[in-house]
Formats: sequence, C-alpha cells, structure tokens
Amino acid sequence: MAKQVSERADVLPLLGEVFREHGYEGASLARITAATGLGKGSLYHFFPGGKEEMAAAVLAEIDGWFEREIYAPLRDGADPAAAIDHMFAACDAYFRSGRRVCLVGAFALADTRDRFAVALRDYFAAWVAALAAALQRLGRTEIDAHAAAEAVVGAVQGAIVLARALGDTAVFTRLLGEARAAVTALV
Amino acid sequence: MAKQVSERADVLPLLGEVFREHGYEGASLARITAATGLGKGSLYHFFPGGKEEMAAAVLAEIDGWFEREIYAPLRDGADPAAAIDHMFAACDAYFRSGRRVCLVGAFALADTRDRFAVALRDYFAAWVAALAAALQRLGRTEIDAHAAAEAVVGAVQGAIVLARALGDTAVFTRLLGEARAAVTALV
DNA sequence: TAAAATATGTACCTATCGGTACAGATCGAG
DNA sequence: CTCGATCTGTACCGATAGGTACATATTTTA
Repeated sequence: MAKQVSERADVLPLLGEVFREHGYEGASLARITAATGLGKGSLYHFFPGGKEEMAAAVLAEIDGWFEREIYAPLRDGADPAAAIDHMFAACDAYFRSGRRVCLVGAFALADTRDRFAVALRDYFAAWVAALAAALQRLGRTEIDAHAAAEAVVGAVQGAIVLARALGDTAVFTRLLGEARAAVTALV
Repeated sequence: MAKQVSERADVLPLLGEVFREHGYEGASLARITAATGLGKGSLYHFFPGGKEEMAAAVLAEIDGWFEREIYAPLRDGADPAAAIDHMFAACDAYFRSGRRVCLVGAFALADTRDRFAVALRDYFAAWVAALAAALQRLGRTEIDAHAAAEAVVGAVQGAIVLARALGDTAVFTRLLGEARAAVTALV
C-alpha cells in the first residue's frame, strides 16, 4: 500500500476538471477515483464531507485563483487599464477560448445553484466589483462602471455557452474582443 | 386504471421543466413520473427511446417554439425593428427575467453537449442567423449584422447565468436593455 | 525505535438509477 | 358486442450511486 505524495491541494485541479466535464451529479465517485488516482479511503480522508465538500473546496480554490490573478490587479494594481487587458487575456487562456467551461457558471444553471448559492454569488459579485473598481479608477462614474462591468462578465459567460454549443472557439474570441473594445473605448 | 387524456405533446412542457430544474442526469425517472403524473408504462409508451428521446423531444419542441415565435418574425416579418423589440420582450417573458434557465444553454455547459450536439448547434445558429437577417434588412452589412447578432444572443445567455448566480432578476433586465439599446442604436 | 497520527485499499451497505416485461384496463372500429 | 390496438400500473432486473467500517500501511514525533 504505497503512500501517495499528493496533498489535498494537489488534487483540487483534477477534481475541478471532473466537475467541469461531468457536472456535480455526473461526477461520480468512480470517475473521481479514476481521475485523481485516489481511492475512496484517501478521498474521504481529505474530504470527510464527501462530494459536497470536494465541490466546495474546488469552488474555493477557483475563487482564490481569480482573486489573486484577476480581481486584485483590477482593484489594487498600479495600472487599471493594463489590469483590464490582462483580465481578457487571462480569461481566454483560462477558459481555453470557450473549450473549457466555467464551473461557477455551470453550477449556476444546474440545481447545484441552491446548494452552493453563497459561493456562486460571491464569485460573480467579486468579479463585477473588481472590474467596476478598475473602470472607476479610469474615470467612470460608479453607476456607469458597475453596469459596464456586469456587461463584460455576462459577455464572458455568454461567450462560453455560445462557443461550446456552436463548437466554435472563434466566436468566443470574437465576443471577448468586442467586449474589450466596448469597455476600453470610452476611457 | 383510469385512462389519461394527455397527449404526448401535452407532457413536453412538464418534461422540459424537469430537465430545466434538474439537468439531464438529475432528471430521474422518479422525478419525471412525479412531475408528469405518468407512470413508467405510459412514459416508455410515448418515448420508447427512454430519457434520451424525452430530452430530444423537449429540445425539438423548444426549437419549434423559438422558430415560430422569434426566428420567423425576424427573418420574414414585415417590420424587422418591431421583430427585434418583440424578441427582447419574448425573451424576458420566456426566461422569466433570468429565473428560468435556458435548457439549450444549460445542456451546452454539461456533458449533454456531445449527446445533443446537433440540436444545440442548430438552436443557436438559427437564432443568430435570424437576428442577423433582421439587422441586414435594416441596412447593416452581412459581417456587421452577424457579429451584432452573436453579441446579443451571447448577452442573453450570459444574463441568465449572472441573474441566477446573483439571485437578482434586475441584472437580467438591465443587460437585455443594454443589448437592445446597443443593437438598435446604429439602425 | 516505539507510539501516535496520518494515509489508503477493500469489502460492504442501502438506496436509487434507467430500463424491461407483462398483465390488465380502456378505447375505437366494425 | 367483439376484437385488436392503444394505454398504464406494478413487479422486477442488473448496475451503480454515495457513503461507512475497518484493517493495514506508512510517516511523523518523541
């Protein structure tokens, strides 16, 4: 019985991928075991709360990544305009031009919405608030900045849906490009 | 054993609601039975292909509704501008300001994407094409019209995700209003 | 190196999954 | 009224779901 060197944090990305590809209900313990290489023993040792705790941990890890990589620069970075550019580039890379689903968005459309309501709300609220802060720092009014930020975050989610349904990554890039142009034009 | 008066077409809306609320995998036969009042006998009589045929029938019914109610007026209606206005109003009503999920969009984010790939692609392709046709009839170039149509359809999907995640129908109305303003401004 | 804490695999549990079989009930056509 | 077609409820199927129990390994600590 070889001891696995993996930490709890190491399995979160693998876990996230399983939830992304199969959804919460479709992510069976068998699939999770196969994807992570961890047996039920290890899994329930790391996540005593079972599947629900696994999904919550994945959501928390995602939230942490976005906070570090995207929200913080928008909110506190020296150059708001550069932070916005970085956000669009990071989104294209993270969502692989629409090939990769946004787990939070997917959970929002499924009946996981209620179970993880707080995490979902916080994720999008933080994103909109951070982007709005950057836009305000560029001279926009609070109301205008908030509305524009909502539109951009919504555009990203819509672009993922469209790109996946049409099987076309170009539409993702196109929509993000338009959103970027629209939000940077008036600055 | 009382004979049910329901036709196959009558159960499709109920079926659709179950898939919308619980997703494909979450829509168990038990839930379907409870929601429709039909036992397994009747269910498999109407849909010999089981769950997959039920979902396909629901998608076809949805497609038919949008074709009749939204695409046709955009494409062939006498007044393209009025058809666009009607589209936004119909979307707000149909998706109940973001309270109700778009089944096609939800399927696109789940692993049902591959199983129903053709239906999902057709739904969005038809929507974009119809809206683009209306915009062209209002004088826009083909390329410009197509890009604008994609942006609007994407905005609707993004608005649903955001509204559900934030638990706020106002953001749906706001985003659709902005999309409507943007698309009708240059006409 | 002994003991305590941390991992891990396996066997097993009950509940439910989608689907099938089929006997009855109900119906319309003649 | 009869007969065949159309419905519908129930019992049942094997597979799999998430989860628990626990003995066995491995590390860490003292």
